[in-house]
Amino acid sequence: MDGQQPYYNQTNWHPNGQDNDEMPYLLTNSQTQRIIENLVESPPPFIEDPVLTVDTGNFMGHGTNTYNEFPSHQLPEQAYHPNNDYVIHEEQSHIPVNTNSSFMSVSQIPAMELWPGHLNFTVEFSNTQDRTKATPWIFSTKLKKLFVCMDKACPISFRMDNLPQEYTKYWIRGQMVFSKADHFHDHVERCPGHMGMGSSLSYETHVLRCEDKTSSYVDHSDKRHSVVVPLKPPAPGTQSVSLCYKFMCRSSCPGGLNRRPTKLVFTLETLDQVVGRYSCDVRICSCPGRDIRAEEGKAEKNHSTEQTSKESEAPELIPIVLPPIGLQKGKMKKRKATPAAPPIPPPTEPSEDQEDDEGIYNLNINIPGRRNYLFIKDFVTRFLNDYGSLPVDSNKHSHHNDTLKRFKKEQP
Amino acid sequence: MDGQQPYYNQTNWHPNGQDNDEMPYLLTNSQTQRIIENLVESPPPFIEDPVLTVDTGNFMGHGTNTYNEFPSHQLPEQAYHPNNDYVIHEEQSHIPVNTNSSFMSVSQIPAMELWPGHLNFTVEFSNTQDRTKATPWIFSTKLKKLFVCMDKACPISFRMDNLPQEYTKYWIRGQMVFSKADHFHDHVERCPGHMGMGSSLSYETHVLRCEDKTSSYVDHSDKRHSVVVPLKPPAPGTQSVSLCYKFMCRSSCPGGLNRRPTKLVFTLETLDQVVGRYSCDVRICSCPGRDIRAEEGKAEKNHSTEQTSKESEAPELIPIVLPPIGLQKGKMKKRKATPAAPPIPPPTEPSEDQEDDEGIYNLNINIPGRRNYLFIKDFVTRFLNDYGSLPVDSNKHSHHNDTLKRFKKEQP
DNA sequence: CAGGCATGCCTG
DNA sequence: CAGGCATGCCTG
Ligand SMILES: [Zn+2]
Ligand SMILES: [Zn+2]
Repeated sequence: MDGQQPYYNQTNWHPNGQDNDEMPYLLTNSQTQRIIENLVESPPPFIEDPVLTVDTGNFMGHGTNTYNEFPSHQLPEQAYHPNNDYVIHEEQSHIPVNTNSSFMSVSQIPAMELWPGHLNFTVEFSNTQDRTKATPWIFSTKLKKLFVCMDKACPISFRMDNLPQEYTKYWIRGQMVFSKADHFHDHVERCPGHMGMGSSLSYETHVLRCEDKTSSYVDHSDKRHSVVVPLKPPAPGTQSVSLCYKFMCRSSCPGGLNRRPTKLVFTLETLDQVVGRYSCDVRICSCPGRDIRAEEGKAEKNHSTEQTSKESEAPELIPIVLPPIGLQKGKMKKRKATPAAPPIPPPTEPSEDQEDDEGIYNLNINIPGRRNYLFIKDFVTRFLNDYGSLPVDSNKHSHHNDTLKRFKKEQP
Repeated sequence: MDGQQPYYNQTNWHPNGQDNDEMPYLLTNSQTQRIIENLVESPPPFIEDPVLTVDTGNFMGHGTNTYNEFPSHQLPEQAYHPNNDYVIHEEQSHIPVNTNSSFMSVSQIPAMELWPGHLNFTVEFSNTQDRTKATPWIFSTKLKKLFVCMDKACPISFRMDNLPQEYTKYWIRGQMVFSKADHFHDHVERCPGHMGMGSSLSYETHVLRCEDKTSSYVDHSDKRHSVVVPLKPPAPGTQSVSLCYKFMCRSSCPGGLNRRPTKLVFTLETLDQVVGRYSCDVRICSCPGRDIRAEEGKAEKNHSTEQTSKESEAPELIPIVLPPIGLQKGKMKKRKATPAAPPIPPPTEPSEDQEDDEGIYNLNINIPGRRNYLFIKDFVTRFLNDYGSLPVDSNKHSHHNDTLKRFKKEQP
């Protein structure tokens, strides 16, 4: 894994604490306990969003109503700042990333868990795409990840087992979210290069577009961007609705997504609540065919060394945002390469220390009791699996092992 | 040379005629003759710019005076549109390149030839830079090319053998120009990502900056961007003045330079004329050390197969812009790979047909008479050497052979 | 800072 | 469209 180029270090986020004094965080026992308590307060499986403040009035963007985003699990305020140590670099050679700083402190993190709900809301991508290098889009079931060219129509099917009578009271919201905790709070918007190309559409800043004429764009200044399409009756004899979406920036766009991995989140919503949710990873690139092959190939390689992480992708797991809890003086030691590391023991093996991919946190947890230890361990594993610093090529099936591998160190 | 990725096809310029019907140009005999006539009208060696309309009033940018750029050799109007077949792609996935279209039809091409003039104006880069991969800047004497990081100060010495008494009446203008004919008419400006980062400097759009406090920026809406610094008395005992310059975009910046090679042009000017000129290639990149090694290495390889093109870099050669002169119906055939081509015969070898690097032109010249043939051939060679489709890695010493290699085809 | 990946895009 | 370069930037 040495020498590879992960995602988004070229942002205004402070990459690894080398330019100033902020240091890796340490969890104290009581802080760890707080996290556990929060976790216990919202246990799996499906958690109905505790605060359903979703749009009770107007879902058509650009209105004046206040509009609340997807509610999030109510983690402590801190939880919304997983990376408080960011620093705005003034180095002008870096195109600044859309950090939406004005909103950062109030924005909530949209929920991303898969949740079909009572209408059994599911999303499907056609499997028939060829895997040529530059196929316009292709979906990896294995990775649960969409690979798509910028600005190419990508048909997506939405299925509901028990389609409600009143279609008009339902709509589908599409939204993109950065999938790593450090960037949850950044809104996904187009890069400066692709914006302001003059077309002055009202939704010019939106990465995700729906080709459907009835779609409308939500982007009140303090809100995440999303596209909303009123539900239509499905084609006769079917229970699904198909819509074409487009992505108007690449994952690599400098100053925009900036190589930061993203998720695509669809929610089925009605006037007063979210009734179903789907999410998957998206990569918007120039060669979906090449890249899916590469990522699946790497995933397979990782996969062959582990078998036990299946649970970590169960839909009933809730997303957790780990708050930063302390500062430690001293530079973080660089991760040593573990070249050609042999099969890593499953997560039940204790005494792994863990260091995140970007080198910001140094989690050094002292846990009293083996049960506690195992619980925390599972928590951390799941957290990292959902939001951790996983390499672009990782997939749900291989995350676990990979995660452990990446965190090997420093535990006595 | 197959598979390599040259410069700037991802522009709004139409790359190779595949999306619409414009076709490669053919020179007719009479058209060829016109070129020759033009060439003869402005014979080498040093040509004082025939129309010296340079700033007779105010060199401080942002004034209201009309300000004429560097004069150019007076080629036919057409000559200023070497690539009339451009098409603005509306495909939004391509960040539009600054084509300065409003100005394109009136802009003149700045002269770029080396011309010390009677004051023996020369420019020097320190040789002491280390060649580490990311050295902030380094100059290749061999390639006559500056490799420099974005936004790093690069000290440049200007030397005049007979420094005039009245410094205040002289100034040094720095300017960047695209070095390939297809892009002469584009002004070199910053990319959208690097512009509008809020600093709202009046010279925010300028790629080339001079750190000297007395510098001023010229960018009247219809003019090329340049930095002007009043000449100062040289340090006692010396005859040179040192100034620090910075480059605020990379050569690779999407929507900006966009991988198009550029030249850096300095002119010593006085109130009513240009009295000296220097130019070299510039590459603004992230790893000057790596890239200089790569380019010199490749140059050396090419160099080893030819010896006769030395003349083509003599300073007394004037730059020539070849106008597009006709359309031919039918798709251009793709160049066949000439893998591991053995040493190419020197340019005196006749019967080479030539096809340009970007596949736009098909020069198919029928020339009556061997002398004419040789003359044209030399002309073409020199032209290509100065402005032709040479690969990034080519250098003055290796252009010739490389050029011929790249044009091998289609001649019966 | 050197090695080397990531990823757009050029070539045939 | 596949091969493969070019080039920013991540890693140790
Ligand atoms: Zn973009
Ligand atoms: Zn730029």
